Amino acid sequence: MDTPPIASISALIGEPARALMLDALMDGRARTASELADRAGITRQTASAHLARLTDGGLLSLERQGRHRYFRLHGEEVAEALEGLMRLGERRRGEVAVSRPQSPERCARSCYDHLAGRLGVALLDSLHGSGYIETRGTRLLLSPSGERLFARMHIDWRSLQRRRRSFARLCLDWSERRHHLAGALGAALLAHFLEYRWLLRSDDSRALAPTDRGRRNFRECFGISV
Amino acid sequence: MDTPPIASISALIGEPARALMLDALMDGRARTASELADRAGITRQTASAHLARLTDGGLLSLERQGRHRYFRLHGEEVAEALEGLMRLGERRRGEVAVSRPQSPERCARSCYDHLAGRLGVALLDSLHGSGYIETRGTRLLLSPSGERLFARMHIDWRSLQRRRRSFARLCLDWSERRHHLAGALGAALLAHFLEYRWLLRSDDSRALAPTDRGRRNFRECFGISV
DNA sequence: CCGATAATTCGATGGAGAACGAATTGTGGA
DNA sequence: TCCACAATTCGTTCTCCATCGAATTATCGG
Repeated sequence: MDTPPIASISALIGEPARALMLDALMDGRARTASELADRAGITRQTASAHLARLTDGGLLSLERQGRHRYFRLHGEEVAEALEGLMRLGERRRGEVAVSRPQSPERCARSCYDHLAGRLGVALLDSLHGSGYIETRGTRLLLSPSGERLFARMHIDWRSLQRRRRSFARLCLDWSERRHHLAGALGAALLAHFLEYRWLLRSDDSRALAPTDRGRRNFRECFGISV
Repeated sequence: MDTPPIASISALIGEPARALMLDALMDGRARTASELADRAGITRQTASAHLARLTDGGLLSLERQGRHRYFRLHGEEVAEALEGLMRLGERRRGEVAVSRPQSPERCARSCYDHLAGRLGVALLDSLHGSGYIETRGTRLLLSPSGERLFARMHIDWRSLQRRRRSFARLCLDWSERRHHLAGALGAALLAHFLEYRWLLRSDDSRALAPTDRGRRNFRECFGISV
């Protein structure tokens, strides 16, 4: 009886130290082997073996930069699969004990390279409600007013549409169990929020903290009170 | 360093025998412990231990019926998480070798309790293209013509809408990498296709074989040539 | 109540792999 | 050229758990 693909992949994720490293990479940023070793609470030589296996298994991609080796999740699909597992974990926790409804990660966090959490869900709702974005078939499209909105935000939506990556997709949120915006457009929006300091990253978690400017702008532009 | 939830869940899935049993349950049907043991190629006592762990971990639900114990996937979310892992496995295979593009599972299969594969994707496209179904926000809605269509098919869409379960959702197909129709409406459609013998289940795989009547009806009703 | 079958528990065995110390390779800066 | 630091390789130890045989419990049909 041969081992099915989901088994070998799950076995990779199913080791606590490796899971901690993957979790640390869920924000889409690249991290060095040493940093990931510290995150997982193991020595560097052990981490090295784990990272080799994860890379070999297609879950991580590797970028060499001088004497550093930067690891990141290998594509959106990896992040999506991990999200699916997180939903299961969250559900299980919800059955057993009272979940902490107000953690900073639930409020706003990065999911791979786009915005998730209550803010991410509210943003997609707002884009829909204001008619900036429409769903045609299974794809998301910009309306003319949406095109103007993104042009005002200096987001070059035309070039995003030309990419091979899907322009705008729905991603299911593990904490909210509703969709938020993913794809190239979702990534561009998060990049914008970070660049213009609407949101600040945290070094040690995926949580995103809104600044005062962010609060003001989210309310004015999208009618969202953070 | 405590083990994160995704690690314990993935460790459950990551054991070859358990993965084979989960895979056997991916069609949404319930199976006995003995049958799952045979599927996985292990003895019954070993399978019993595995099934206990899977149930304990919230991946399977158990239904006692006489001296049989029927196991099934515990909810849609489990099937979705497994699909996410399958997408990763499929991607990896695609990188390495030529995939077999014409397997019966790719043509049509059950995904938990709804229709997937090329036929599932084509069906959703057709429903959209003919204006039977519309996407409003992140939800799928029936148009008036869609309501008439389902009434003709003796599918009681009103009662489906009253359920707690989401009425109609998009589910990402691991082989086609596009969406098909899930949720209560997707389940009702598959049930209809099976009841009226448009499709036949296979006992040992998730593949669904179209009958002659099915081929004719899919062409006439939805313009799909199987 | 009795045999037959489903499924479980228990105990023993074996193998896979996670962990670390020590030594080695590779890269950048002074 | 030499040192500092990132990262890996190697060898060893040790823990976990999948597996099966044997015995046990549970349920059905008579």
